[in-house]
Amino acid sequence: MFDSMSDATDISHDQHAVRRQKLEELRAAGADPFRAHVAPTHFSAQALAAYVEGEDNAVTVSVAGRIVTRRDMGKSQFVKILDQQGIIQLYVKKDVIGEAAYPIFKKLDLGDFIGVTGTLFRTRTGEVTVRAENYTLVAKALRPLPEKFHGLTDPDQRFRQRYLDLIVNAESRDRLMKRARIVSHIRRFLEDRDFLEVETPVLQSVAGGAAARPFETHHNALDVDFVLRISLELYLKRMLVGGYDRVFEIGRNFRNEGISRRHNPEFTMLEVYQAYSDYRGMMVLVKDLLQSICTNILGTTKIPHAGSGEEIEFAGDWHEVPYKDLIREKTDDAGWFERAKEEKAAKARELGCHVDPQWEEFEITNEIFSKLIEPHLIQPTFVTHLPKELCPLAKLNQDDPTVLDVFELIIGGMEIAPAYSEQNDPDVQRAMFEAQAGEEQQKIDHDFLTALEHGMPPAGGMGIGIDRLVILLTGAESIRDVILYPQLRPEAEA
RNA sequence: GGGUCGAUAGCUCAAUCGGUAGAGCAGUUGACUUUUAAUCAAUUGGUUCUGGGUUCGAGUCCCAGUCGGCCUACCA
Repeated sequence: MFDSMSDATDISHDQHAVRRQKLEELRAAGADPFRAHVAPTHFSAQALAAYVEGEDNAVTVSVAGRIVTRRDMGKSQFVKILDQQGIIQLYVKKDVIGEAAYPIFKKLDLGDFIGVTGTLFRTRTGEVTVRAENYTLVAKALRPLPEKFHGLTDPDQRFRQRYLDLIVNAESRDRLMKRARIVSHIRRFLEDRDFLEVETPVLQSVAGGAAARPFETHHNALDVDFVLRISLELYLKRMLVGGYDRVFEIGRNFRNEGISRRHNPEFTMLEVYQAYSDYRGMMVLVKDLLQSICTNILGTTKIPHAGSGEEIEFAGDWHEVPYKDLIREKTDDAGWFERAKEEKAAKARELGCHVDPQWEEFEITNEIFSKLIEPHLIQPTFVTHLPKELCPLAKLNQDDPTVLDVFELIIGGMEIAPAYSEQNDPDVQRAMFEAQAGEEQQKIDHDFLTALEHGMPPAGGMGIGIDRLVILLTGAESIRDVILYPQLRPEAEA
């Protein structure tokens, strides 16, 4: 009976429909917002920097971006637009922009992209602002933005629609941009030291260099199965054989394992190899690299660590301590490495570790390291000379052949960078592979062993998990916060 | 894989013991020519994740499923 009150064509509640209608009205008026062209002269931050203090309207700029807030006061309004460098405010006045253009401007929506030319001035409340002389709508947004104050908080939606997260959550925008800058800086740093960036295969017949479960795939034309690489190591070492003395790769690795706060199925590794260096040379390199990132990208060498409340100090010299010393100290047993397996297991349980009866002795010891020691190494610490069972690609120490010439750099309780004096004796390497492979001898990369037989110069090698490094340096809580599109289960059909 | 918590308007969140699903922002209409989460007036908008069940009555209780968070397991 109230039919006259409710118009069946009322779409005011449907923001998508309202925006589509506005788009059609624009087209009917002869304007295609998706074909317009503007030529911005400044990014937002550059425009703000171009303002000359005390000289309002002296500098003209053109800026472009997405409208993210609007305060409409009738015949004038303030809007803010977002671009790669941040946000800049525009002041749009009817009597400046024109009687004809102003009503159309008022119909723009949050989310639309516009280009604006105008002069810079400082508002009564002190914000440098563009006084718009003209504007162009360059792309219409047909869907509304998330809420302006609380942003987008649903983690599911933040990851699936990362672009929305980047638009409304400045923290995400900054963190992921910082990641890009860190990666870029690593390249520059290494290139300045004569390292060559190379690209090695992702599709491999044998997944070597680590002991993780690979993804499997198939090449149709060749009719062969491939695996996706789980590390970069073996192909980069082939480059040393080939005469490239300093090489690195920043690339994606793939491991078909569980997903957690610290694990994504695809993740980015840096691996660096330097001929005629060794693990001690890598210590200097990784310390210089991280300190350079701190100074040049983060602007500080002090990083807060959420887990411990401590402040991590990257400047100065870093702690260095042998693995065995840490174990002896934690177990309060100078003779730990001479103890029988049963004694080790009993002591480990006493310290609160879970001990699997199947474990080898080194696994019991390493459980103590990874559960009781590593999490408490907050300040940068080189843990050196790990037991020989832990890495089959490194050289044994000459004085103590039960340990390796390697280090593991621990910061904030996380493994940040392992480095080795690389094994280049083909016979020792083959023996290590055969021992490790056990029943699965087909997983040995014989082509790599052949390469070593051609001679590989002695070298230091080092790897950094870029995702975990960025977690550490940005104070992120999860690997999902530092990867643009972390892996999620596909959404169910609606 | 196991445990646990969660999913309500475009977004952020309420909803008492099982009893008429609400608010802010966004949207729509109107006022306002230096605002800062602008303000003021009016107003639209719901498959309460999906499917079953219990009940006179389910956002709320039960079962199953989907997706996600956290913990855990796997993980050089």
